[in-house]
Amino acid sequence: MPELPEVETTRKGIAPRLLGHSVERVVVRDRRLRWPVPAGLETDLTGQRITAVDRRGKYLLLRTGGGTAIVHLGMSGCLRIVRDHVALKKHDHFDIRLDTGDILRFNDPRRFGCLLWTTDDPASHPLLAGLGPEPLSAEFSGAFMHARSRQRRTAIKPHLMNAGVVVGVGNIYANEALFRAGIHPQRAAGRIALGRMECLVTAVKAVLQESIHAGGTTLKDFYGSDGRPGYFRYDLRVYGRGGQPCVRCDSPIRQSVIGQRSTFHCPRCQH
DNA sequence: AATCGCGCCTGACGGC
DNA sequence: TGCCGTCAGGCGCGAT
Repeated sequence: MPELPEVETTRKGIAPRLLGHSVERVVVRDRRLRWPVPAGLETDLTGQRITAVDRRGKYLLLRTGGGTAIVHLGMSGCLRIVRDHVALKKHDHFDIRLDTGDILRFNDPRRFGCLLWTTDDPASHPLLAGLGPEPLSAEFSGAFMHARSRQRRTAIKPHLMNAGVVVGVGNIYANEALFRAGIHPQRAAGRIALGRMECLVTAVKAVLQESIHAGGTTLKDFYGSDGRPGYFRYDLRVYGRGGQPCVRCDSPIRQSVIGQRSTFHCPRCQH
């Protein structure tokens, strides 16, 4: 599933094949994504030259002279560069074909992803306007998180996963970062001191950084002839380890549900 | 204003 | 074997 590191890996993988090239044809086979693919998108995008491939949170932005395509991979989405001869698979919902013959092909079984078009500055698009800072930017600091958490009684875990606070921290990373920081996922966000918040921010950055590094193996698949999806692997310390011994203290990892999301923590290491 | 919970959707998996 | 229920999860949105 695409977490921020995989979206970033996707961006890095597709950017060199798209940059500076023009869209020759757009084929949408199923418009029923998270939001319907706009009716005029094919017309809007065709003929445009791609000037930048950016990422904002988990959104990918294909910028052109005439507007920007906004792509989200949802939970099960995947973008790959293919050529003509590559047979269509189930759930291949759209193709963006370039004048080089490369085809950017989107596959998404659950259709939680999206493909939208805007002629305005995408930063002011309703989906992007309210987003918090990038987790790997300097703006995302302990002081920032501390300030953003005062008076908040929400549990720190959903707070950390709130894209309005900081983007790109999904369920897996929230669990892992909280474990590394020794913070109980249920702790009220407003009751975490600055020092511990700094520790948490450091942990978030470390986990994401390590994941992006590991995601480099995923990059290979964009150029692989077999087109294998390639699964993102990461050394998870608590996620999915309910009942198993804590890597630090051997206590059984506890599994619970916070904000409708499965949560894992060590009752002895996290407070 | 903050917070909660729903719903979108398919595939994997377990139980019978 | 096959059917069915359950779970997973990003994230906007409506309700409280």
